[in-house]
Amino acid sequence: MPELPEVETVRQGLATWVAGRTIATVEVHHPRAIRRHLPGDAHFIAMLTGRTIVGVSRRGKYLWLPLDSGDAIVGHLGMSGQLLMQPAEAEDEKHLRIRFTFTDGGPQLRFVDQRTFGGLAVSEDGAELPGEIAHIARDPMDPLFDDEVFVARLRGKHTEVKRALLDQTLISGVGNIYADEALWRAQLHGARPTDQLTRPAARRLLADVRDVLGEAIKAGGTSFDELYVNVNGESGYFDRSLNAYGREGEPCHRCGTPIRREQFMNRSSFSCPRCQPRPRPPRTH
DNA sequence: CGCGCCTCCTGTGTGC
DNA sequence: TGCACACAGGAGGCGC
Repeated sequence: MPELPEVETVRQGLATWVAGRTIATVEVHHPRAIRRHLPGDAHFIAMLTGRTIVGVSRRGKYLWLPLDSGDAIVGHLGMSGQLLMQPAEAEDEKHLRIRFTFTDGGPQLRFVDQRTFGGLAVSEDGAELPGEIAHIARDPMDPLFDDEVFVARLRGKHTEVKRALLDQTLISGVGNIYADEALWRAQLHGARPTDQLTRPAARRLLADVRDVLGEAIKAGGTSFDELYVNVNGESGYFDRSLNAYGREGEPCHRCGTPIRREQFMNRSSFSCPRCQPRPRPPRTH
């Protein structure tokens, strides 16, 4: 499941393989893959054909590829999206959604997506940050991320801390896996109320988020269910470093207590019952 | 307006 | 053996 480290790994691969290349043809194989591009597939194709990709940027889990026209391709991998570099002769993937060929005749760029939660669109607003993702907060690897603003906003919310970590308008790039990993490091249960976190606890949690994301980037991301691979089809290996996610019943790497699994926000959450005790239920009068 | 639930989607695994 | 269903979850939309 692509979160920030996986998307950053893809960004680095794209920067190597498509920056500076000129698009020759575009094929849209599934309308849902461009559902965020409201003018439709003919317009999508027309806006991109003949354009040169000048770079590859990322905020949180979003990617965008600025073009020489001033437009940009904005993309999200969703649950299962992959951006793959493939030689022209490679057989079409079962879930191939969009294909780009280039004027240099080199490797194609293919958007492959089994569950079709991801997609691409052309942003025409010409802004440095595409308007489509202006509502997404900076991610904690962004040099301009403001730690103290985050701490204040987190503590000002009336919600649970895991919900806050998954709120992309508060801090972007964190999904279910890295939220559980950061909470394990911070020894906090995801249901802890954000307005009860002390300032130092919030700062420590942010440091843990940043640490786990940084370590995962170095490992090339987490390929937990094989739906995530880099642009060359290779898996990341951070799954070997997971302390909580997917480890139900296995011993906590800190205290040995079996990791528990709970339903939370209709998703699975993994935590250590001893290191991350549930908060006391709110007092009722 | 803040918060939280629902929905989209398909392949895999499990239980009857 | 075959069918039904749970599960995986990012993010937009919507109801309260």
